[in-house]
Amino acid sequence: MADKESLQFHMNLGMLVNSAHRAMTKRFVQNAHESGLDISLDQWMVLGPIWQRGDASQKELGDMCLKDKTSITRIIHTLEKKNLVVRVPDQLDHRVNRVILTNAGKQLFYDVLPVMEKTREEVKKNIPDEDIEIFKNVLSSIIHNLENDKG
Amino acid sequence: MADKESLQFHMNLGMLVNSAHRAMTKRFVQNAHESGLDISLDQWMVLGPIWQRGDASQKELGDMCLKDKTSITRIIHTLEKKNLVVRVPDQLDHRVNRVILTNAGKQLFYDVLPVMEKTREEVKKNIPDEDIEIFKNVLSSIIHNLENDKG
DNA sequence: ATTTTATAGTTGAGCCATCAACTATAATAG
DNA sequence: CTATTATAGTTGATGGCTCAACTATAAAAT
Repeated sequence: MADKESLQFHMNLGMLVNSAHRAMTKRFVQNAHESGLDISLDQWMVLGPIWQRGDASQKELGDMCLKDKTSITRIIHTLEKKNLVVRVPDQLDHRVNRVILTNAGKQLFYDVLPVMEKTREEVKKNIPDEDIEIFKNVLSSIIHNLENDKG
Repeated sequence: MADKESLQFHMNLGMLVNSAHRAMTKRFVQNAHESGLDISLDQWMVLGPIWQRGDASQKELGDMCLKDKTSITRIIHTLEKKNLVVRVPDQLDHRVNRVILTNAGKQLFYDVLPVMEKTREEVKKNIPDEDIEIFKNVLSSIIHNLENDKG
């Protein structure tokens, strides 16, 4: 609509990406909250891989979620405070923590699944699949263009 | 390339958007740093509209940068600490601050312009213009889809 | 004119990202 | 075997976002 065009008119790429990302995050948290669930998007993103694998080291979680080890340390910390997760020192390699879900963590994971699905649908509403494909390709290209972090 | 495809394969939309945004932000700051300039992307985003208008209220800055008034308060605060900007109470409406650039602020603005331009080029490298257009349309649609914040 | 409501901005708390410095352990080189 | 180097994780500092609660002022309602 006119709204979207005027929006786009005075916004550069970065601002658009930023706004879209913030809107998506916000909507997820809102939807979770409406379902009586208290979890951030980042916390949820970490739960997934743990659930999938049964356990995961913090390093593995960082790789899968594309997060810094510092961020993982702190997210795991708050997940642990919420009793959703526990850290178990690895018996073979004493440097690593294996992170596993508590029962509450598993329950929350299952409860959040439909919230995630609902949010995805809201995000993609009325956007043709072909456009979504191009959209993802452009995102991948941008990431690829900026890949070598040291310039 | 195979890289991009495998990347895309195991990343959902949100993660892609998040990664792209972080990569863009990081590259901007790196490029600025390489030019001897110490500024964050958000600080820069606020400087632009002030420069454009000569001055701006914090409310106006928030609207133009799509930022919460809270964020603006704090960004202006750090810009003020860096002597790039000053707050001047509005004479007519005592609720508002007019924010204006110092000479250092203007200088920094001019110095950062080419850095921004370089970053934009790096981001868009090898991406067809038509795809960028679709990309922006999809972003606008997503923002539009999630617009009514209260669900 | 007084009360009510709306607006501009601030502050505190909680969460996350990035950078740099650090500890502890493992792997590798000599 | 010992010295070096690499890896996993932690901590502190700084910057930003969001929510909620708050102050001060302006505008509207009565």
